Amino acid sequence: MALISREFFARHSLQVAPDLLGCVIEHQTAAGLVAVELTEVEAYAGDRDPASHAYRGRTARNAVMFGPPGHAYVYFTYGMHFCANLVCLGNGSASAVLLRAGRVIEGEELAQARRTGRGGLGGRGGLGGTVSPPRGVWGDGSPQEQGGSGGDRPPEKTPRAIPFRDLARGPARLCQALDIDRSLDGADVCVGDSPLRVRWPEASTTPRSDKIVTGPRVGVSSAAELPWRFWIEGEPTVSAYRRGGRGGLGGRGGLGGTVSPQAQGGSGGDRHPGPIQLPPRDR
DNA sequence: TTGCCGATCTTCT
DNA sequence: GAAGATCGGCAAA
Repeated sequence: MALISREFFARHSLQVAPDLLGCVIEHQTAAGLVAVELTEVEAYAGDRDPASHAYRGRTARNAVMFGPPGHAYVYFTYGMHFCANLVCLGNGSASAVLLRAGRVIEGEELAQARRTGRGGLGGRGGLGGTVSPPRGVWGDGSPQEQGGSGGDRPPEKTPRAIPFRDLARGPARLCQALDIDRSLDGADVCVGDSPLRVRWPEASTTPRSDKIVTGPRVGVSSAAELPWRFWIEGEPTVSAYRRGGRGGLGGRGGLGGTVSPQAQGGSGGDRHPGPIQLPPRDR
């Protein structure tokens, strides 16, 4: 197992992002190991990128992004999901790569159990018919635990098996399959004794850059035109494209409507990106 | 298959 | 008080 070096991450996220495709992120827990080959990532350019959490400066939440490269920045979003980034460049640049999707290559059963709420290891409870919240969301005093019959979960339906391609298809699903939460915020992914680490694929030490395509980032309303999302062409595990912003796209969140990644117009579907161009700094 | 919508809570203005 | 780097269920086409 060849871990990726910190030098690899000590570059701009736009350089790291396509190189990460095909690499493997793995999380070792008491329950076992789950490994995911990355098939889709997004680059965020720190305080120069309006879509980045770091754009408005350092906060307690995003502090890890301003730290050294090769560490995980894990955040909690939409009240129920975790998303994971890998910090790049360092020197306070807050450059990072969001892990959007991957293919489970090891620990498929464990990933399946986590995704269907059958983690059974102190993990997430199932919530019949709706989203399984991450660990801790219902930990204490949440409405779900207060109401009804003394803190019982709602009755569970028999969980349906998650299709293989959907196990880690999407940033929150990927985190759920890998059991990544805020406890891993700041974890060093470049050292072997870390529970969370990133390694080169077994077969080859070079990513499949010839199959990499780019397109606009998902769900962002700022700088949405930048083709800073990278995915492996033809990969079924790549998450569906959702436009960012709220205007005119239905309900809250404004993210209704999915389009297959390859079906995007505009700058989507381009081959490997051209020169790195950061948006002008206008603050 | 596509699109709408609600769930849920942290973060920031 | 509003917004958000999301997701899954459901209805309509």
